[in-house]
Amino acid sequence: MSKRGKKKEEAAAAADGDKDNGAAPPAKKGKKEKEPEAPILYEDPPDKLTTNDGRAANMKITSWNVDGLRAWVKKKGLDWVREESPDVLCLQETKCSEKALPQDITSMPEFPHKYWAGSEDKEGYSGVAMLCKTKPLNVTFGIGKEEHDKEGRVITAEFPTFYLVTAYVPNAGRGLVRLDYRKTWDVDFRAYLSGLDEKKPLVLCGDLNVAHQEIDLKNPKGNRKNAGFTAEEREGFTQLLSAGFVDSFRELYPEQANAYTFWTYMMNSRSKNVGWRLDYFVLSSKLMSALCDSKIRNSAMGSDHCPITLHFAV
Amino acid sequence: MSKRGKKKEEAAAAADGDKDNGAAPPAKKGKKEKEPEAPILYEDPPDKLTTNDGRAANMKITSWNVDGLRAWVKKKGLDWVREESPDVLCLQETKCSEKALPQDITSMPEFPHKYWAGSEDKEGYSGVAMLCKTKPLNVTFGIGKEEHDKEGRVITAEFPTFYLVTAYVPNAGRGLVRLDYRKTWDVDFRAYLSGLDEKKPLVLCGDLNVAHQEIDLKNPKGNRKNAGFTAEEREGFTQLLSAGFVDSFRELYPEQANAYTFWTYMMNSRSKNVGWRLDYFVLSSKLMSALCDSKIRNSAMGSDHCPITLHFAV
DNA sequence: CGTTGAATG
DNA sequence: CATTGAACG
Repeated sequence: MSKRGKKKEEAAAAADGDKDNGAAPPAKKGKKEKEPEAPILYEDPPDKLTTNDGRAANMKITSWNVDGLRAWVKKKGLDWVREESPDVLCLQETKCSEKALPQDITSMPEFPHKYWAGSEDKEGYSGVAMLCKTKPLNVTFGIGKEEHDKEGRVITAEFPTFYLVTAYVPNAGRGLVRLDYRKTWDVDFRAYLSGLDEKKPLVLCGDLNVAHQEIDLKNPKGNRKNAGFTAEEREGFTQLLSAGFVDSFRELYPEQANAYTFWTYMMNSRSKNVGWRLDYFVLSSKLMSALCDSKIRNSAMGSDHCPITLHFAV
Repeated sequence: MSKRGKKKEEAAAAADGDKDNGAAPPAKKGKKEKEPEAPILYEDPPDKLTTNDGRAANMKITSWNVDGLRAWVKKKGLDWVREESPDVLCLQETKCSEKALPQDITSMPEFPHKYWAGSEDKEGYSGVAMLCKTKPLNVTFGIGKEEHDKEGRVITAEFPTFYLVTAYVPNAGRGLVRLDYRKTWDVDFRAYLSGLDEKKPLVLCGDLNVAHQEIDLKNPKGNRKNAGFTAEEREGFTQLLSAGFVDSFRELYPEQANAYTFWTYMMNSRSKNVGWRLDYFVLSSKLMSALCDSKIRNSAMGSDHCPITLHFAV
């Protein structure tokens, strides 16, 4: 393993107090041997299936960064999906060209309408999908800017009363090598969403690759210089909300800590619930009256992200 | 998968009659649907533990191309080795730098004397090893020519009455891209062995990456243009024998067909015994009186090669 | 830690 | 078909 690789791993894996990356630590000031500390878990409350004004939920959307669709299928991700039975399933990081898709998913009768976007240049990189029970009025790919649309990151489906946008936002990378690109993405993506929103309200879901506030990740202190929690990325998300959108989970559960959707595979982060909330349902303000619930399905396994589910009344 | 990759696979996987790489074949001339044909297996006879003049075997050498030592260890290759209990164990294609060796093998008390050679440039490529119960008088690496000695292909151990050379001979490659290099290797390696042989007789073992005669592979006809059975490689081996060396297995079993040491992982070749004899014990002529037996352990699993074992009386 | 394609066999 | 390191996350 290269020194560089090792170093970066530690940096990105959240510089938390549990980290034990040294050999024998200098026993100074009577510091204790690391005591494991019981993990603080999060249990998502039962689904609320009505709006605040009493209308029944009639649309269920699930979003899941699958971190490699083929491996995720082998790990029985589709069994969980069948159980959840959403009206629309949005997937990110499929890492799979359309021709290499497993039959298990291409043949799924529950979702007669399937849309795939893959990276044009790099095989097995990025990629999103949207699977629908009912046919959208229209489906588009990308955000209408050449420079952003070659990595299979966005699918937009138009439904009668709203747009559904699923996105896999570019990771700023180890050492923030792609933070500059991310900033231009954030600007252009926000413009794209605002443009849509002028026509019809929208639901944005997916891996937005940012933990917005300190409450949205276990170790905010140690991650201010790491991809997903830089000031720039957080500010990008703040500006998105300022443009007339709402983080549905945080709106419903403003004080809820320890609610994460991603845990690095390293250092048993998931079992310790050392995670990040990177996956969101972001709604146009005018759609908030239709919101029933925004769920984190953190017991569903098969990826380093867990799925999230939105209930609303169209 | 690239078109190129697919094509080459078919070429290298032995153009045998069982190959079914077409879609619906034109049903011409009443040709039958491929009928499976029962595989012709080979059962190695019991070990003979005496020389022809009645001396008891007192040296046992095992050679195994492990096709990745780390995976082979996980697949319990070492359990088989413990059972076999050779005096010397020679391994080829370890694909492992010395520092990445699994503890299971570095800590083996059965072999207090261990020697490792790895590729200097490409990590995880080539590599051979020799593990000994008794300490050799001397051990050297390579064949004394810069151009050949950077890929970790040869270890030579000097014992009181003979040299033991283990080798992983360069593969000529898909499309024979490295056949030219192989030819120079064959010349230089032969010179190296002849030089040793002038001082003391030798045992050469390992993956020589050539099937010598038609009897030494299942599908000679279809492989004349493939790595391991070109005229050039076969001629190289013939010339080695002409220089005063003997293919011990073939000497003992001149007519034995279907005796192979390698089967491609593709198309269930091993279960059909569609294989190649690529692994040898080659002995200096003057050592032939010491030969007891030359075995093919084709039931040992863990690699695409099986181990071979030599019994002789030093 | 775990996914993916590339190179190699 | 299977192993390996590289890129990426």
